[in-house]
Amino acid sequence: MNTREDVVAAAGRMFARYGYHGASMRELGREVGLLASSLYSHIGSKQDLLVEVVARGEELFGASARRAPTDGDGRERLRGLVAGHIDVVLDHRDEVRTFLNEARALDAPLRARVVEARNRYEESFREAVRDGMEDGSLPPGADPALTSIFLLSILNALERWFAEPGRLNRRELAEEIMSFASL
Amino acid sequence: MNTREDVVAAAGRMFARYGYHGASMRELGREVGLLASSLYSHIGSKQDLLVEVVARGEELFGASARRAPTDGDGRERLRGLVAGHIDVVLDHRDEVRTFLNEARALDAPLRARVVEARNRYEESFREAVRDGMEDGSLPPGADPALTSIFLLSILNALERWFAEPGRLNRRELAEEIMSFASL
DNA sequence: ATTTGACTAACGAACGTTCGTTCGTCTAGA
DNA sequence: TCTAGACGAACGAACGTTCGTTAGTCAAAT
Repeated sequence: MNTREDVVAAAGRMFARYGYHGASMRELGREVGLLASSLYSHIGSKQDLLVEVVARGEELFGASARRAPTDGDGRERLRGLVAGHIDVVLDHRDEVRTFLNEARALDAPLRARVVEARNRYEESFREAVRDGMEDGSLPPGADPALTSIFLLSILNALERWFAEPGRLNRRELAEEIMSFASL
Repeated sequence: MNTREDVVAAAGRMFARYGYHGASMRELGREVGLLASSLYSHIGSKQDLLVEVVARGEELFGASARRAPTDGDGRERLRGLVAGHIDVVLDHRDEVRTFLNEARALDAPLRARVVEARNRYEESFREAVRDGMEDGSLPPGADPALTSIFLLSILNALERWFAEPGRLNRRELAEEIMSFASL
């Protein structure tokens, strides 16, 4: 009966589905079986809710990058990053959607922090690609930055269409993505 | 001094930047130099504005697909589709953003029409990929549906990061995308 | 006995929208 | 040529509703 956790989770669900501005506190209350006013026993404000959900998305991706293997060649590390990203997106769709699409509803300083976090995360992809090209585990010649953006475009879009269970499982999906990029 | 056109264009800009629910009629009025109430001399409702902007996005992609070459092998037609998509995204960012991200704010029947339009558009990609694999202009073995989704994921994400003028122009960008997908 | 967390009630602000009105502009009839 | 009147376009005010949020109360759990 951890109400606060329920509230934050439900907020993630609603922000993901309706967007920050499209979600109302009254409807959020209904979702967790409370009146809107009662929510304020557990949270500070609607904006705080967004901050928390976005921070969770941020942390999920950060943790995934930290969890990725540091040994192995570049290709193997990239494969780990891709698999980790897939897990985050599919296991935490709401937080991810909110993190990716609703960060613009944050005020400038917090939004800047999100952009920074995204850059740091993307850098881990660039690094793996760069290393893979140098150690020969990945085909050379491509631009690591561009490669990373393309990969992340595919990975972030998964949330919009990939369903489980489906024709592909996660392992196969990761395989398809890697081979699509001929990596 | 075509006010109605100004209003719709400004609406596209605001929906793209703040989202449908995040954009207010008063701010939209300010954008075109009118009071919110005066907007209703030109439009029916806020929802109508969204419908119109989304329809424009829909039409832009549809027209691009229709404009794509019908002769040539699959690979060449796919290249045409990719180049056309890039042009639409970069020349009409606001309508595209609204079309891609704000269609959920439409009520069910209209939203269904958007989904259908997207499917039809995606089908033109699948067809080109399929044909290219059969006529030998594209490497065989991959799934046309998956390939199309991955390509469109990259193409739709362009709006989020690609800047002109930049390190790449559009032709080079199309080239990079095609070669990333080893197509 | 104190605290927690839910409630009811209400707040001011903002929302989309409608209203009556005004002010030019343009056209048709005298 | 002058004028009457219809029209498009914008205004400011107000509508009813919903928004996020706060304050006070009261029951249950510690």
